[in-house]
Amino acid sequence: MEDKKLARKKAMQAYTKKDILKAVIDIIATKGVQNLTMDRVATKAGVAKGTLYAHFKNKKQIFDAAIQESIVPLLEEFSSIFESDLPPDKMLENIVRIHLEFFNKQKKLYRVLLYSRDAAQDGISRYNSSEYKGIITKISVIVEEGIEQELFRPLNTTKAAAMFIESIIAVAIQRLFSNATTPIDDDVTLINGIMMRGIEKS
Amino acid sequence: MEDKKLARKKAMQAYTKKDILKAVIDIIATKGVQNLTMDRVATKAGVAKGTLYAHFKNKKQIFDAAIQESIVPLLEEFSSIFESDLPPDKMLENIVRIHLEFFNKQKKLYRVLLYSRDAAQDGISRYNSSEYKGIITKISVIVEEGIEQELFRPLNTTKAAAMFIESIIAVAIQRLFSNATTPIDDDVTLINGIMMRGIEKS
Amino acid sequence: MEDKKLARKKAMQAYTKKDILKAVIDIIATKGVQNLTMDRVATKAGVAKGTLYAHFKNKKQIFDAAIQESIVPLLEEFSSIFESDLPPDKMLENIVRIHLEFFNKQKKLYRVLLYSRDAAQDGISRYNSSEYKGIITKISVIVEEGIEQELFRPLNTTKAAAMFIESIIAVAIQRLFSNATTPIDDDVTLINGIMMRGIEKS
Amino acid sequence: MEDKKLARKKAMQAYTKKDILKAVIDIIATKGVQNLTMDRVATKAGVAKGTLYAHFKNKKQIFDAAIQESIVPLLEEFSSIFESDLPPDKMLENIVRIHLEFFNKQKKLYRVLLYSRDAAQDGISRYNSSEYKGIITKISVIVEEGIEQELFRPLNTTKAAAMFIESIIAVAIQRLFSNATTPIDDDVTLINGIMMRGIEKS
DNA sequence: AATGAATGAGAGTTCATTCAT
DNA sequence: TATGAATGAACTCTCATTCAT
Repeated sequence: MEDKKLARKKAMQAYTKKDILKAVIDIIATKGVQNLTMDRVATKAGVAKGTLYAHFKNKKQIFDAAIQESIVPLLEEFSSIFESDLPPDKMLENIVRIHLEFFNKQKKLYRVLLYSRDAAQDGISRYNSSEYKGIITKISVIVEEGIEQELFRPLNTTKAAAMFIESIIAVAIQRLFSNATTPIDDDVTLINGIMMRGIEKS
Repeated sequence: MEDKKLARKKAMQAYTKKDILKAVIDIIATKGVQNLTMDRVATKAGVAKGTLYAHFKNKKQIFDAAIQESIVPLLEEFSSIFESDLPPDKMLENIVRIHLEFFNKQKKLYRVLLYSRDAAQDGISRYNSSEYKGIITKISVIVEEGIEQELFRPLNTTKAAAMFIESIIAVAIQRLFSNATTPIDDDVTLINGIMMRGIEKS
Repeated sequence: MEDKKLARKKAMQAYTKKDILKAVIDIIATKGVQNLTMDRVATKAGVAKGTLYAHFKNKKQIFDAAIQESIVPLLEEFSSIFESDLPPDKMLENIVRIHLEFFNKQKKLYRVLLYSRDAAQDGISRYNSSEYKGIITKISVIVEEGIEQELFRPLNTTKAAAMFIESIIAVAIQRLFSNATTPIDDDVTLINGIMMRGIEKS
Repeated sequence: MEDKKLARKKAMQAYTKKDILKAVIDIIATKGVQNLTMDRVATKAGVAKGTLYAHFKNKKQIFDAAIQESIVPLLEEFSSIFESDLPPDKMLENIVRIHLEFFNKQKKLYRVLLYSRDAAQDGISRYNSSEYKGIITKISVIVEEGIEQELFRPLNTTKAAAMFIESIIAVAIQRLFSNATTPIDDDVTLINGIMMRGIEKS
């Protein structure tokens, strides 16, 4: 009996928390980071402003949690690629694809997510976010493997990995600006065409 | 006599203006764009807050002027390359170099300059800054010429140009994080090594 | 139980709101419209500056609400006269009386109310206030009826109505300056004596 | 020689002073009292801001002087009527006429002049301006004479004078709102028609 | 856990006034 | 007298955070 109550309570709480995070994402996507206010979050989430502080310590934590939440799917797909048995070049190709697809879906959120440029909320920035660094590291591992397997030529793997990620974002943003009717595969081919030739052992 | 007076006055005024802009740059570099307040600028510049408004219409204009000011040298070098008679591939190589050198000098400002990430102040962002677009366009013209001269293979020039620029920034930031003792030339070689092979006609 | 709580809460809020409006009226009466600042209002009302904005959107709204609040009684009395069955001349007589009584009570506020002179805050002024125009219109309707009933001679009803209202205010202000020990009825007689003869059919 | 120089200096000075006052009037008429700033005055007058303080102690003095300046013509005409040999009723009729004519010419300035409503600049208001009181007094003297000559019936002359003046302003403002194509004489007739019958001995 | 009124520091901006030249 | 850059107090408004209920 008590357990049931507690469980329901927890479920309720989880609900509210999700509502809040959803509201955050929604506001960022609609109005931009600079218009993310606690007032708006509370209203959109359908709770009182004070309630936000019952669930999160402060604005930064809400923000971080929301970002985290919306990045999880990408991170998971990313992990599954990384843990697969694909050869390095195929891994990279897939990474390009899931990124472009992700950006395509999350269009309006691109500013704010892990890879967001412009998300300058209290010094939050992708360059010192652990996710960013983590992904760079993972990609550099893939590149390293490629080098070991003599698929790629030797080069600074971290920097190459950074170039790789940023190239993807570059194209994603250009897609955004050109209103992106190009099939994703075309751009996957473009990026891979350049980056693969660029790093492959000739 | 009159001229001398006038000249001195103008110099004085220019001094204050420069002081203000210097203060802006300094604050952005030290504390980040989000902590750029008129109060701080005034204090740092050693003038009263009201004085800021004697020289600039509002915060945005101060910000823009400061950015402009520190970008001009890069833009100028960029133009001289663009207007030279170099073949496209050499042009691109030089563009990589001046960018890396620029970032090397302006280290702390990388966030804020033309290519600044994180400058999400009032929608200011490099993606819709005319400078950013202008440079992307110019590089895409270079790429196009390269294609015509059959140095490069045919591809979407705008997206390639964006990849090019972002790759440079990617490396610049990695240099920053790794405290950049690598000679610039090594990184020029790295970037060109990848991008040139990536786009050149095989 | 719940209702009680809610009721108390509402009462509390209404209290603060009233406090604010009272402070506004007080300041206007004491220091004049031009010295009505949010700081002063907050201090006088005994709340924080931010609280003002929790109850009103901006300064204009606070001002309007305060004016409205103190005008309502007059407007209501006015309406009851207008909707009565009195003949036009008696209506006008009563209008004179309630105005003078109103000014007598609100002495210090005369500057700011519906008929306030000097309320030149953000273009607020009685001449384009809808209340002023509304009352002029209603009085002109009364005059028109008087003309139809051949009590008054034909004349421009709007201008006559304006003269009527302003004459009342003129006397009210003279009462104010002379420290008004004259019985109100004397001044009602004075105004009516002039205006009625002035417009009546001879 | 010296005298000549001095004379020219004084003339110059008077020039600047006039320029400043003209600028003030111009700004008030164009932009309204609340937009009268020292900056604007200086710019419009073609002098430096500091110069304003060489000629006037502060803003209030500039304002007062400007008002004074533009009222002088009215005041003079008024005086010439008052000192004429006309019978009281004719005097009043003429006063109505010159007022309406004055308002007609100065349309946009009506807010700010002696009789201005809405001129709430630092407590400046017609009700305690000496001009306003002076005119009320003079008119009340005329009325008193009329009473003595048994043209008018006995009544409170000050209040009657105030009603008289305010009635004129009421009509002037209605003219303004209705875009005043009515001939002035019609409104002179209207006002006199009412006020004269109102006060005359029947 | 939930409320929401209240807080108060701090934002950008304006403008009458001063003062060294 | 004339200048105009500099001042700084005062303005309206925002918003993350607190706290009694």
